[in-house]
Amino acid sequence: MEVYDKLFSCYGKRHWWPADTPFEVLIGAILTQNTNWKNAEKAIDNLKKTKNLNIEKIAKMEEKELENMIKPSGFYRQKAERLQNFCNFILEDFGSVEKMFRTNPKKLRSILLDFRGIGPETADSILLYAGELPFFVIDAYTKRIFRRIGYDIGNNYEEMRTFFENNIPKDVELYKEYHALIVELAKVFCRKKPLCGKCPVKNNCNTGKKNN
DNA sequence: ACCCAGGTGGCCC
DNA sequence: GGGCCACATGGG
Repeated sequence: MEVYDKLFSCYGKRHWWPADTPFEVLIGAILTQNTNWKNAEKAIDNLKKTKNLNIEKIAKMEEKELENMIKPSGFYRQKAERLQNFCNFILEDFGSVEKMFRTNPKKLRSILLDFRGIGPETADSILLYAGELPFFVIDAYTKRIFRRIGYDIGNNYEEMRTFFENNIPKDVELYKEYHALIVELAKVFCRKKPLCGKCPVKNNCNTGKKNN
């Protein structure tokens, strides 16, 4: 929480995951995988402009058409296929996104993880930002930053997630904000924006080397 | 001409 | 369990 307080006083509320609906979060979560959010956003805008940002539309449209719309997000072939499979899966097994989130959270998490194209980070992003469920999202930045500060947060995803969930209050809004602040801090480092004096990490810029 | 981005899955040892 | 690799576009 000490780190959170510093980050919050530095960067304030992040207004993260801009999306009009939970469904838009699900789509964005897959489109932004290993992709700059700007590019994922272009793909979402294409879907919006053509009135295709809708679970039935995406489930039923021609795969090639979907591929073309989401091209800016990269990995567009596998993402198109996974998006369509996921939409069909939700419709068939739950009926709607809303009904899907009525499933027991832990059960739902394991269902999401079993799905091809949804790994731990995407699953938790969906659960947290679309489902309003308290699962802490871990990404590469979280790992790098907290190791650098000197925390032993664990080695694999599950260890790191439970580290955070055991050490901060179980609160959805806090989880959302904390993850967003971590990403903001990482951007400050990697993109050489001015560093806030209260920042918890004061070393030199990490210019993008992985596994730090 | 690189390097990276709000990862994941497959294959190898 | 980790260490590589493919997947693909757009920005710096």
